[in-house]
Parts: sequence; C-alpha cells; structure tokens
Amino acid sequence: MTLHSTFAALADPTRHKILMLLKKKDMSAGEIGSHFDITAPSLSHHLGILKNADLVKSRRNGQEIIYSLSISTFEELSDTMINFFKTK
Amino acid sequence: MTLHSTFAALADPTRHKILMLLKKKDMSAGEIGSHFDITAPSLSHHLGILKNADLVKSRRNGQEIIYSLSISTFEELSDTMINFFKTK
DNA sequence: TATATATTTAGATAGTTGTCTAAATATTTA
DNA sequence: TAAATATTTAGACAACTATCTAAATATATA
Repeated sequence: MTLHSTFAALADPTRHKILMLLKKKDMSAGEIGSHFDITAPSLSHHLGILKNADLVKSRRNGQEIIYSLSISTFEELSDTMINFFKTK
Repeated sequence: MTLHSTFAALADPTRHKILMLLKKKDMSAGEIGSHFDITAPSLSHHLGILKNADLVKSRRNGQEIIYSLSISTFEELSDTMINFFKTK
C-alpha cells in the first residue's frame, strides 16, 4: 500500500465516520451500518477499502464480523506526517 | 475545509509528488511541471486542489506563480493524527 | 436439515475526477 | 503597442468510485 492510497481510504466522509465510530469501540458491520443511511453492500464496500488500506482489522464472531481499528497504521501515519518536513 | 477533503487532496500520486518537490524548495508552476509528464492545465488543476485544501500557497513573481508549502496545515494535520486516539 | 440472520460478492449505473485541447488572462520584452 | 512567455479557465471525455439491487456465502437456530 502506498501513502496516497492510505489517504484515499481516509478521503471519504462515510469512511471517516466509520473510523470515528470504531475509535469508541469495536463494532460488527451491522452495528456500524445502523449509524448510516446506506445499504449493507455499500457499507461492506467501504469496510473493504478500509481493511485493504490496513486501517481496520476484522474478525468473525459467530454470524457477525467484528471490525476494529488497526492502531499501528495510525501510529505510522502520525509519524509520516510529523517527519514530513524533517527530511529533504 | 473538512478533514476528509484535506485527505482527498493528498490522495493522488501527482499531488503527493508535488508536495515532495515543494519540501525541497519553493518552485514556479513551470518548474514543478518539468518533473511531470502532464500538460500545464492538468498540473494547474492539481495545484488548484492543493491550494484549495490550504496545503500550498502561491505568490506571483513577474510572469511566474511561485508555489510553496503551507506549513501550518501540515502541523495541524500531524496534530490531528496524533490526537486521533486521545479523544473518544 | 431447513430457515433465519449477518455479511459479502457480482453486476449495473450515476456522479466525480484527472486528463486533454483550445482559449483566455497576466506579465515582460522588443 | 505587438509579440512572447507563464499560467489559468472552459469544456469535453474516459476512467474511477459510491451507490444500488440481486444473488451468494457463512453461521446459528428451530
């Protein structure tokens, strides 16, 4: 994954809101969806993009898929932004 | 400007490369363009997006428009990423 | 095993975006 | 003031993306 594709994953209001929700607690796809006015397939599409960008992880729990933030990726992204000016 | 629109501005490889070039030194649109294989209008389009996102500033110098990074926006973005997990 | 629940995959479509050419604007120089 | 240089604006178009419906997959329960 390139840096700009990570930014692309962050560059959508729905995905941004998903990340904000997952900050509070891990949630199933269905629980995440209850906060939006889009269909399950649309939500799944966004979750797939976030997962592909390593911004979230998922695990199965019975019938549900539980999503959670991938902390390390955010830490790396913080570092990238901080170091942006340090290297010419 | 919203956070996700700032990310959208960062989410393109050409714009990412423009920012990397401007890290080294301020440059005119023409000098920036010499590093790419796209037409001047395409480049201008990207510069407009970066400017609109407050990621770069521009000033006129004779016939040239000189572009430079908008440091404060990057600092704010660093802070945003660092603080991402600190607030629920 | 059949049915219900949770989620994803597949395929279609409308809206967005990056690119181009042509034309316009701004500044400098002959 | 006319021509040259630097850049942007306008408009068209192809590629990409977010959305939808329909169907498929996986798990749990009657």
